[in-house]
Amino acid sequence: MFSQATKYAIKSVIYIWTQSLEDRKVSAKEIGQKIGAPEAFTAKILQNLTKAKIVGSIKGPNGGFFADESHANFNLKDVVKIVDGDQLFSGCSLGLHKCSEKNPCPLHFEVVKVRKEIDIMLTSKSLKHLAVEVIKGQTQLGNII
Amino acid sequence: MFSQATKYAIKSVIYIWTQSLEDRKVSAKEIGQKIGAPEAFTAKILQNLTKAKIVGSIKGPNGGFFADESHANFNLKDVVKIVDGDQLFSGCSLGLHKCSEKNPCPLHFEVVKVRKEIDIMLTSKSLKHLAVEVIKGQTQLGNII
DNA sequence: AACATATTGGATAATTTTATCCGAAATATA
DNA sequence: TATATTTCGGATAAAATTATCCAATATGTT
Repeated sequence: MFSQATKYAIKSVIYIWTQSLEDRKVSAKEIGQKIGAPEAFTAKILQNLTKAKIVGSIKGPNGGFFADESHANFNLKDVVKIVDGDQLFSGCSLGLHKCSEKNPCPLHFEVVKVRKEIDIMLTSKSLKHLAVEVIKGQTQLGNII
Repeated sequence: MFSQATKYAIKSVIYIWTQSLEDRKVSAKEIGQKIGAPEAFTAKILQNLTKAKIVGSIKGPNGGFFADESHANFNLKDVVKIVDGDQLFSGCSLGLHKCSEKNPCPLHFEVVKVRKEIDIMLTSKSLKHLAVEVIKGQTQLGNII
């Protein structure tokens, strides 16, 4: 369902939020270690998330990645879109160029329902809320925290 | 959601069924052309589907791929599993090894709902039924038929 | 028997995704 | 100012996916 890069991105962003809620900035290195992802690859993904302003970053000592109220309007769907584009959310799931309500592919109407659930999954909770659940120990990102 | 190979596989199988319902066997070449997929790559995918007995094949002149009542118990979920494995249906969507009801990842419970819809999408109609819809012009596989 | 058609299987190539490396830029601290 | 830390950006490498090619096998037809 998600590319490897997107999996890392989702875990990274939630981890960044958990730490930002405790007023800590985190390095790409730390993030990679905590979520079990290769550090350099994680850094590349974080570059894109930063460029898209989904998280913030500061260079230098005591720098790192963080999230605050200025990033509170983004959700996991935005993260997925930044990393993987929006094939998951739009376009024909079988790759037909001319697929529409009037000229549907065999999966067209069923895919609508699947996508509705995917949307709910990725938009119903804020990134901050997801981080709070991790902090509370209700969910986990690895073998972390 | 689906790999390119799976997209081709789904379209191939449904196309084979449409032709088998008219008592025609079809070559890998014809399938590739009709569904807009590279012929050699399609042939490779068809090899796997044949090995899994999702469709039948006969070599030589007037040979080709076909489906009959002996293949009627398979559905699109089987096709997806043969080509892509079952990552879409099981395992943690974020790749966590220790993800469970008791120790869930942030998406665990939402993913259950998404997968329920994916299951419905891929199992509720038989391959034959999907082919009939194409034959009736209610759905399409390309710019075909 | 010879020939043409079609799948099968293996090897190879191209492309995309995943991953690594390194130097440059920014910045806090001593 | 010098140094250490950290992101940024580009180049490169490795692995997986997608795609192509060709020879071998099977089989129907002439």
